[in-house]
Amino acid sequence: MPELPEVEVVRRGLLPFTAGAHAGRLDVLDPRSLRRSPGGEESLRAALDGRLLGAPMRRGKFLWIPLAEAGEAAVVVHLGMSGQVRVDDATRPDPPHLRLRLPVIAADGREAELRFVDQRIFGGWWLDRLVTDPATGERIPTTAAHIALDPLHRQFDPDAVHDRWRRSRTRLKRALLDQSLVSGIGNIYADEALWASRLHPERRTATLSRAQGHAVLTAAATVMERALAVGGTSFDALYVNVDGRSGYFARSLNAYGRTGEPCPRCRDEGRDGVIVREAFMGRSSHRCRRCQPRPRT
DNA sequence: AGTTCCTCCTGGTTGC
DNA sequence: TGCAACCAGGAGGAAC
Repeated sequence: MPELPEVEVVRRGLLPFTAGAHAGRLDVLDPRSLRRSPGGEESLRAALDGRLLGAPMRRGKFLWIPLAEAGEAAVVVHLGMSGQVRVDDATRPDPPHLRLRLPVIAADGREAELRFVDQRIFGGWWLDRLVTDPATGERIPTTAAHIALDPLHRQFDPDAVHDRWRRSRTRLKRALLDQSLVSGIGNIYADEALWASRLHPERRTATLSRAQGHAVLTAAATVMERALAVGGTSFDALYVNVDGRSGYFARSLNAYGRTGEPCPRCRDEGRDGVIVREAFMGRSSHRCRRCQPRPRT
């Protein structure tokens, strides 16, 4: 499932094929991938055709490609649950679940196709307008303007997040997944950050000390940086980079997807903690029963 | 106004 | 064996 590290891997892969590249005619194989694009297929195609593209940008899980000759516009690319952007030679056969195809001529003259593949169609592309984010001065699409800074952003401020947590009545895992409080974290890295900081997903955020708030946010940043360094987390063919290759971080996960296995930390320290899986807000949560005990209510 | 729930989707897995 | 129900979850918007 694409979260911040996986989206960043895609952004880096796209860079040589968008920055200074020219777009061709967009081919829409499934209009549901343009559900969020105002004006639909026609508007997006008109905005892209023949246009000079800029360097792809990212905040949290949102990725966008600025349209260089119109400093006000960008194409937002969201991978949703199962989205991929592949850079392929046009002669290669269409992969399954291909939804969108955009021919490009890169700045160095190479020709390629950007192929949006999305099995579950939770992701999509849409045309958006760029506005200035008052907090950072950055240009950002209107549909991402409400998204908080992510833990890998230069100006990310854990104290500000902790302050908001202190004033909220919500629980920690929900707060980690709320993209308007801190962005980029999904179910996998939330469980990993909670495990690393020994905190229970249902802990009330208002009861967290500043040190605990820092611990879980630092853990999120660390685990996402480590995942990024090895190409992200792939469980199956649902997440791959622009060349179609999987990331290697799944083998480094300590809690997510490890139901019934010994907790690695407990095992190292001679205890017998086991990873359990529990439903929480309609999602599965994985934690060590021993070192992430349920808080007293 | 803050918080929770539902919906959008497909394909692999589970259960009868 | 076959088919239905269930599960995975990012994010927006409805509902409370």
